[in-house]
Amino acid sequence: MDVPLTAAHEAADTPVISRPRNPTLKDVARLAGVSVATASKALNGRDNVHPETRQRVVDIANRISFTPNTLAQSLIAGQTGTVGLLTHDLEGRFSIPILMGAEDAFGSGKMSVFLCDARGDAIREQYHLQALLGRRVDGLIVVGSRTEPRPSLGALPVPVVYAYAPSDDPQDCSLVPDNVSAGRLAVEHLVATGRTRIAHIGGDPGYDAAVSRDEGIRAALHAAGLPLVGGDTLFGNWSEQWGRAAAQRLLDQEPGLDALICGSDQIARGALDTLHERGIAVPEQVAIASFDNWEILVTGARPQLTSIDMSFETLGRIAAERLTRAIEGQRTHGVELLPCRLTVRGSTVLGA
Amino acid sequence: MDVPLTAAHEAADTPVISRPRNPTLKDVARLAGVSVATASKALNGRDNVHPETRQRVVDIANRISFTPNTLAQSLIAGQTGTVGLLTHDLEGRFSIPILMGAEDAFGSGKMSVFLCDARGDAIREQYHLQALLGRRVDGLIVVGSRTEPRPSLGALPVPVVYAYAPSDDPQDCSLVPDNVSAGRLAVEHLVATGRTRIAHIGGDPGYDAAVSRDEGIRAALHAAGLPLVGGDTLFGNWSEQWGRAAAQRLLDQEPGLDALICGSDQIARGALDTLHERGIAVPEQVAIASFDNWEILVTGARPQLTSIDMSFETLGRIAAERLTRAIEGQRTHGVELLPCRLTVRGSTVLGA
DNA sequence: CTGAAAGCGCTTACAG
DNA sequence: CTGAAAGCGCTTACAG
Repeated sequence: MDVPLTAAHEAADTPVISRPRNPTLKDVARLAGVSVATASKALNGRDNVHPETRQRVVDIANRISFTPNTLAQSLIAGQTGTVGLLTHDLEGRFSIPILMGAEDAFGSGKMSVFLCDARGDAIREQYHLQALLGRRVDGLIVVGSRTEPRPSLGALPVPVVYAYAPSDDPQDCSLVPDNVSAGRLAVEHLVATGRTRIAHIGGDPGYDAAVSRDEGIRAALHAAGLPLVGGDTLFGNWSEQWGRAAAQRLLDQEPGLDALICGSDQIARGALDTLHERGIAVPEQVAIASFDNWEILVTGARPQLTSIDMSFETLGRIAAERLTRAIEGQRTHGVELLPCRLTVRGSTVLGA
Repeated sequence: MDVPLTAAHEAADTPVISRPRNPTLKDVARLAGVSVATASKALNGRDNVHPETRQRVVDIANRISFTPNTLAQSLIAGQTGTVGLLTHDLEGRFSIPILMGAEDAFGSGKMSVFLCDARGDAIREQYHLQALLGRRVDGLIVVGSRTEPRPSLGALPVPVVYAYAPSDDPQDCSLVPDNVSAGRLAVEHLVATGRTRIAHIGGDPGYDAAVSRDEGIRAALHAAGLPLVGGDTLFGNWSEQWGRAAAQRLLDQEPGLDALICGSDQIARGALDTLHERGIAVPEQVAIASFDNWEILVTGARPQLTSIDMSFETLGRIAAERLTRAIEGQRTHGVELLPCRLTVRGSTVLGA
């Protein structure tokens, strides 16, 4: 490091220097010798300002680093150019990509997105909601941590888009990844790569995501005229431990299986461990596909895992689009299901 | 799901309903039959308001769901009660816990923290900085993605605390996890649990974190009168792949080692794989300790990994404290090193 | 105890 | 082309 790593010390000897206040338009006007009205017009590119005057004002503004006080502008405009992203995602795994997608959709220079974390807690949600509303955000994106419906925030003075977890009020606008079609996607990929003896290790059956994925898997197998190997889906939880245990049971009962769909990447990591222990080659003997496409888990595996991405960035992008339209007065309502994306890697296709 | 999962449809038939504007203090005053001045005082608990008048105003305000426009209040107060958390953390792994710690320290009811993601990009950082400054945040916490010094944002109209990545200007206030002492911690734990043949698989040597951890490890081994097994630390990158490869090399060369310190949890996961493959019992024959304590990696491992937590929540909490003091005029400067926390699990202590 | 006035920092008709 | 005035929604001395 280039910086001396001294213990921090307070500048006790330094008197408290009153921080210089931000320069105001009045300061600019005074220094440029014009009225604040003219200064405002000059800075905002309005017509009917003499070029020389404008230049003078702009120069002064730059010289004193004038930054217009957005609060005052918002007060007048009745809009703040701000959107709140209220999330319940404790890990940031959903909210950061959703935030990115939303920012990209809003485009720079226009809308700013600010993230607040309510930590799955209704009290905190209410608190942040008030803070955001009091600061007059133009709209809200509410991100849940599960795909089951959550209580609607009700009628609010600004539009709301629910992402990942839909609102329980069909009048609200909700965006949810389509887990059923995600399940279908997994099967179709395995079938397309020649697998016929496919089993499913499910996640926590208390989650809609686990059940919906299973539903899609069964539907696609049925459509392909293939059985679900093992008969019933084994449900458990989302852990590697469960993946290991379930894979052991399955392999004991169904030695002929040639593909495993795992309810999450964590489960797939566990299952992979079991296959390695038994000396079963992946993907040559058994292929593995899973859901979530969680970078850290998927790329560290050997072989890397084929996984179905929930497309959080797209979710964020579309949420921003819906919100923009709603702010403009064009509301959308109902639950919109968003397609997921298959990401092929070595666990299903040799050398991929 | 209880909600009908229809494709979203636009309310094309519904006319664009102009959203009712937020009620203002003027509305409250009018309905209560008082002046806005009195309404303001009544609502803000000021003295010299007749109890009956106050009650009437409060009732009206509640009835029409009056929420004071914070923009106007902030304009007057010159403070917004808002802090910006400007992060470069692409995964949210640092920023979410830091955000939580900061929120906890600020306490509810006072300061709100809004997170913006600059994605490691100086242009975006500048953009968000302007957005935040324009909205007159009272202070900033800037979170980097690496522990090497980063360019200072320079003199800003509000105080800044740099977290995780320190500023290169010693006049700024920076908070960084103490990776040297983290390395020491790992060794001391292993020594305390009876290990004497300790090796280190380092992360990416281009990272200060990798080098500092190594430094602490060497210092502590030296202090304990023990050698670093393998002679030189093997540096590579942060991946599981590297952990597997390095562990293979180490075991070939140093069959007598009884403990492995891995530069990250990912590396540890890889090393663990190699130990399993060779039938080496963990922790009975070889113990493994690592850094980061990344939940998903650490608890999924078998056995679970002893790891050193960078204490992001504490980092956030202290950043908030420093920022609060700075906002009050008591600035702190220099780089402050924050202790990390050992979390013991089964990879070093049987049955832990 | 109550209210008219001034003002926070800005913008926008409206006169000149 | 320029500036005085009114106003966004609120608060705070200051008269009454």
